[in-house]
Amino acid sequence: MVITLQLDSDVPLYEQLRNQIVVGIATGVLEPREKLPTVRQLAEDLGVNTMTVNKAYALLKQEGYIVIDRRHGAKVNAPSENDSLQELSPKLAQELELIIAQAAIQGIDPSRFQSLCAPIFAKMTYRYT
Amino acid sequence: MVITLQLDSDVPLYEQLRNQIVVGIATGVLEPREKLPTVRQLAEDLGVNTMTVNKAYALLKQEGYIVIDRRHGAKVNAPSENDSLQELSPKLAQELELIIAQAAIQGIDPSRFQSLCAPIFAKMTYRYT
DNA sequence: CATTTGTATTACAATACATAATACAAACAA
DNA sequence: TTGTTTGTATTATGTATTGTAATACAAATG
Repeated sequence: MVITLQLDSDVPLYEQLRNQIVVGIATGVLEPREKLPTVRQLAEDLGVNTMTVNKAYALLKQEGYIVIDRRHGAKVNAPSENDSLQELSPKLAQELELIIAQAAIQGIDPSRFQSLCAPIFAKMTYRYT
Repeated sequence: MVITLQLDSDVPLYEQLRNQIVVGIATGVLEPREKLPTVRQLAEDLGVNTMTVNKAYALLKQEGYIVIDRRHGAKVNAPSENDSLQELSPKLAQELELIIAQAAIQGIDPSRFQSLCAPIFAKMTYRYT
């Protein structure tokens, strides 16, 4: 998986890394039960510190996106149907509200917004088994 | 307009303030050409420093959401039809992709996502003249 | 001219970010 | 067992961001 970090961004490196892995999981670039690189390996590849990668992994683990074995390293979490919560978390809902507000001010109406979301959704191949 | 700041949030105060004003404009709580409080007044009301409010105003001005006269203070920018760009900025598009990715992993499909967006859009009364 | 507006400057404290160098605990292989 | 690899914890250091504080400045208005 290709990961590109912007050093001059206002988004912290560990957060950029976390975000790209989440998108990778959703788009299927990273498959369930797929093994992620070790923190040391990924840190070396990206040219960042070990603890920066570790911080991203710890975040993903806390959010349930990956599972971690001491020896086997980090793996993408396999989805289960029962945790299919059809609601957005308050944080996500607030972020979505802010995006829609900005879109509305730009004159984008609901149907236009939907047509902007459609191709994004089309990329998300993540499916429940 | 009611503004509530969370001091223990990871989002900076000036960014929380900026976000709530944007939502206020989109929802019509703040109307076009409406005068915003002065930086000193709003800072006092919120219990924060003058420069924190100023930072939010400067950001909103740079983004085109408000206009600022030296004497008259800050006002909500009136919309014009010609700047109705039907595309999202790269930054917004990336944020939207991240939200959709997380929604997809939670098992939310496009139609469900649309039904989550609908009530949010319904609150946005911002219209072009 | 005097007042009010946003803005700039400087200093300071607290926190967050990222790196660096180690070291530790758990899990597995030989 | 012994050794290796894994994520993790610790400590230290430097830098950047955030927020406050006090003050001053420039522009617009009455």
